[in-house]
Amino acid sequence: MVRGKTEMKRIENETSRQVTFSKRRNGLLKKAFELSVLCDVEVALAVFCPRGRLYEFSSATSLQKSIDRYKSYRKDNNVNNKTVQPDIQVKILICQLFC
Amino acid sequence: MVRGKTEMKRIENETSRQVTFSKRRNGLLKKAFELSVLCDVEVALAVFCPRGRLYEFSSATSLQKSIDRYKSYRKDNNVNNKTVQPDIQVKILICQLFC
DNA sequence: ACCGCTATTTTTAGCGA
DNA sequence: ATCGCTAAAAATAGCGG
Repeated sequence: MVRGKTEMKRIENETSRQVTFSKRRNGLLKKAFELSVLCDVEVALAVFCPRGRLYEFSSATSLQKSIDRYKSYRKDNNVNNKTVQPDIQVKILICQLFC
Repeated sequence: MVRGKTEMKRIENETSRQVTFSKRRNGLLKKAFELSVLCDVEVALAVFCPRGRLYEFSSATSLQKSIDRYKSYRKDNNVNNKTVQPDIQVKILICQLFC
């Protein structure tokens, strides 16, 4: 029952890694859902893995909406040219991690 | 000191909502990071809100990479036509929530 | 707005089935 | 693979600064 801290590195045992993925995936989804409800924000979450099956919890249309929104936001505010306005109409939080 | 359970509904007080957003945003990022490390997966996370400033924790290039990967995955597997193969090369978990 | 504190709630690793 | 259980770890709401 959780003996000691969990080391923050890749779980080598494949079964354990799979079980942990399943549990933490659900935990992350719950947290994302709670954040969206409590704080009145829109959340998009994607997890990619080189091996495995497809898990999808939303329509492609919805994700596409977020992608379009993100792109049009970036375009409107010239993010690439570092000319973002201090107060804009969309709040975006993006975290991109590769394995 | 956390008296009682937190009701799962929009926090009406704007200051409290802002503080909670800041705290839970960090928590969610940490969870996403941990999932990616422990389970050897790639994670993309976006939070949108109608009002507020831009938060960005990754380069546009990286997010763009994920978007491209997602799109090419969907294209390759004809997701829109419901002809997904049972074992594919990319695992995707998507949660899309609107406020 | 942001920090530190801490009581309490929530998550979760490891196990058995 | 997936469930239930439980002790331990982690997150966090509400406060003071």
